[in-house]
Amino acid sequence: MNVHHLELFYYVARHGGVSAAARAMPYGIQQPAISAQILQLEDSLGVTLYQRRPFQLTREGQTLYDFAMPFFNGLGEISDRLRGGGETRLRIASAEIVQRDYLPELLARMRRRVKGFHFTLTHGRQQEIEALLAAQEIDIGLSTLMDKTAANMEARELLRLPMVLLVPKQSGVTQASQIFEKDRIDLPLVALEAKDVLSRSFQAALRQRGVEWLPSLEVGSLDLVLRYVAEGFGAGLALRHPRVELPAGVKALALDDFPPLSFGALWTGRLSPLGEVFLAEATAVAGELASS
DNA sequence: AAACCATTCGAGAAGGTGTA
DNA sequence: TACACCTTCTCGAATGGTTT
Repeated sequence: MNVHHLELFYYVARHGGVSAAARAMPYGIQQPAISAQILQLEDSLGVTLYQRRPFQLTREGQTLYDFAMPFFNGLGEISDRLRGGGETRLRIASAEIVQRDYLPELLARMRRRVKGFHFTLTHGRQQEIEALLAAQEIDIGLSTLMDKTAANMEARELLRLPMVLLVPKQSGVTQASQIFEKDRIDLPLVALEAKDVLSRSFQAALRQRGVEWLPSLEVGSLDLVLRYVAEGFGAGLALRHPRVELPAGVKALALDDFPPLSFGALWTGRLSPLGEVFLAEATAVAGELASS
């Protein structure tokens, strides 16, 4: 086994096949050569590394991939650092609400602070972000911190946002408790999908109160929750955001004693200097949001 | 049936290494 | 330094299996 074998295997495993790997290789190598090298590698190890058609890593292949992947994933970063320019590229993943309400300002601040700042941005929930961090495919994640984090995960809470119920102003409801006190709630609930952490936290809090109120309308974003409430389709589960103005016909009812949603940064190992700057700016933006 | 994919083979080129 | 040898590559062609 040599490093070249490993590199080819890494690309094959990452892209799910020899042909796909040949197309994705950063230098010119043809598919027959990759195929032959992988066979040599398997021959030298005396094990099969992946099943062909459909592609699937064997247990041994997964072990080897887990070993090789952090090294090859980190090559881009180390070459940037060795070139002396300092790293200016950060790989970020974040939850939808963070992307909407928080990231634009944070990224603008990063651009002002770090000359030549570049970033990649992917979307994901907490569990997905933790998986991306474990695979070293991102440098830092911004998400809710409601689920238990993995043992090797670093987390810093940045912000807590209270849940609110959005209702049409003319609905006559002035307090959320008026809704929950009823034996049977006939007001339709507009919420994110059931597996979303906001919906899960809300439903858990309802259960504690012995209240059953399942969503009639599941929508894909908090913007849509607001939209459907504004159109009079029911009450919407949302988060109080200090800087987001509600439309004229909608008001927010406080959900006293419901747990706020905790948001924060996730990373593994030691943050790079650029990651530290990003975390510091994220903390600053969160602080300003919380006090506004 | 057609398209696609993995593998194999042969010819030839390029580059590294060892030796006279 | 020149040469032989080895390794690894590309390219083209073919085969056989799988998927659409």
